[in-house]
Amino acid sequence: MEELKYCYKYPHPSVTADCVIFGFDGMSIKVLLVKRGVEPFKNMWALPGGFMHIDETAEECARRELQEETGLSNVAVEQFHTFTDVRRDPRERVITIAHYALVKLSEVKGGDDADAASWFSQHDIPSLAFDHDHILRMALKILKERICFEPIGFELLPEVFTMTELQNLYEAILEVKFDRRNFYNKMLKLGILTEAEPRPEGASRRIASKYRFNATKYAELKQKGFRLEF
Amino acid sequence: MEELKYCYKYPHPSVTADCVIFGFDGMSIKVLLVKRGVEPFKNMWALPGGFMHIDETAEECARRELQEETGLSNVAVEQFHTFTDVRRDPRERVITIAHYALVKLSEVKGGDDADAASWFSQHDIPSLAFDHDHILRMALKILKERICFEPIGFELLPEVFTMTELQNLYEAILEVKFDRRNFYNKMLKLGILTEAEPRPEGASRRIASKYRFNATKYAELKQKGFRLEF
DNA sequence: ACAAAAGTGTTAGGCCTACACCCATGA
DNA sequence: TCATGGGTGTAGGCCTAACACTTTTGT
Repeated sequence: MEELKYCYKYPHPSVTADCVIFGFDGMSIKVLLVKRGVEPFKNMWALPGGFMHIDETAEECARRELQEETGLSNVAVEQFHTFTDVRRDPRERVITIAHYALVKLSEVKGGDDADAASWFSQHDIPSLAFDHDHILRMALKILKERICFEPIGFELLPEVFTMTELQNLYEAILEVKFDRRNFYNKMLKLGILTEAEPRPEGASRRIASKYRFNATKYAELKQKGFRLEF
Repeated sequence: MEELKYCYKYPHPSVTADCVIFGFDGMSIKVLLVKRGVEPFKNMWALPGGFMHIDETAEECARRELQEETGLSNVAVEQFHTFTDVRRDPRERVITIAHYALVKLSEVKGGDDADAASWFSQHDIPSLAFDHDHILRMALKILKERICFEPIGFELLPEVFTMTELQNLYEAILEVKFDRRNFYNKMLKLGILTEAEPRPEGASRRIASKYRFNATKYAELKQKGFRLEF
């Protein structure tokens, strides 16, 4: 049946790429999961991902599998850790190169055309196949770390957003609360936001101002070093 | 000759683990390299590393290869990136899980008993086998980032060190210069240093005070959040 | 009328930076 | 005696954190 035509002097592990895809619905962080259709762990939820082809990089693999399993295409994934526990897959030795990406939920509504793909709230994740809980936990930790130093948060928001939405995003990821006034001031002073529209003249104060992320100014800042801990 | 007894339905890549081992000699950052004894790239310098066994994790592999090739044992390595370019090895498809570690040169003098292993200054690295230049560059970038937020620098220094040595280390890694007084104040205010000896009474002011890293205080600080960017 | 969201400014304390002089020693 | 390395303090500016009231609107 199975033709075993690829032979080696020493045993080789299989290599997979998995994806932790984050979204934000205005209140909480979401993760995209797929329901497994085959054994092992059939019918359990898992991270999108699969076996790497011999002629593709891990990143290409992650993007391909993501597209195949969830319909999401054109997503900039980035690897964050490789999991190599010897028994992490019950079938055979498999190591997985885990990736993460941030997507704008507003732009992918309905984009997940695999019936078996859906978004779960960060605090409402079912038990996952393989060691995917572990992978997800590490992805969340990485996300927390990164968002403090790079404005990756904007990739989770629509093009145009209110300050409150931005604050909710930071609070959801970091699991802390900020003073609203201080958050406004800090963000505006950073200089990486521009007002989306000049705010209609007679506008009521109830309508929140809209901002968009200014990538140009961010690039300038980053160029000359930002301010890190030393 | 070669018995090809491990067969698979699909082609499998080989997996290796490589190590970027950093040291510090008081003035500059050093990297431990080995001279390759076999093709490909025979006689070129390379990062220590080698093929992962089917029953060991990547970290175990990295440590084993490091020990075999350089005599260094008991080193806490940490993975930082997995390199998966399709043609990074001319023989066959090989992905490598790259690790880094910081060691105290003072404790490994002569520990590298492989004749072909030696330390190179960061700014005096020969051209390396495979894509090891690339790997090394990324390791240096990671080192720069990490040292700003975790006191990993102490792993490069002897148990007991002077403030000037510590400053030299930070300056060597970050490639900047600090004001000496400000560096003193900042380090002392951080509270993770303790004076090694109470400084002999009639001691001349020419003899520098010695400090050691206080892991306990650091753990406390880290517990309650340190101070990051938000 | 009441609850909920948005907008706004000040103050005090701490941290960062820049900067200069003295002492002891070894060459 | 000179060059080198070590030790020390202050003043100004900036950032941070804490804090309350008003307006508008939807219910």
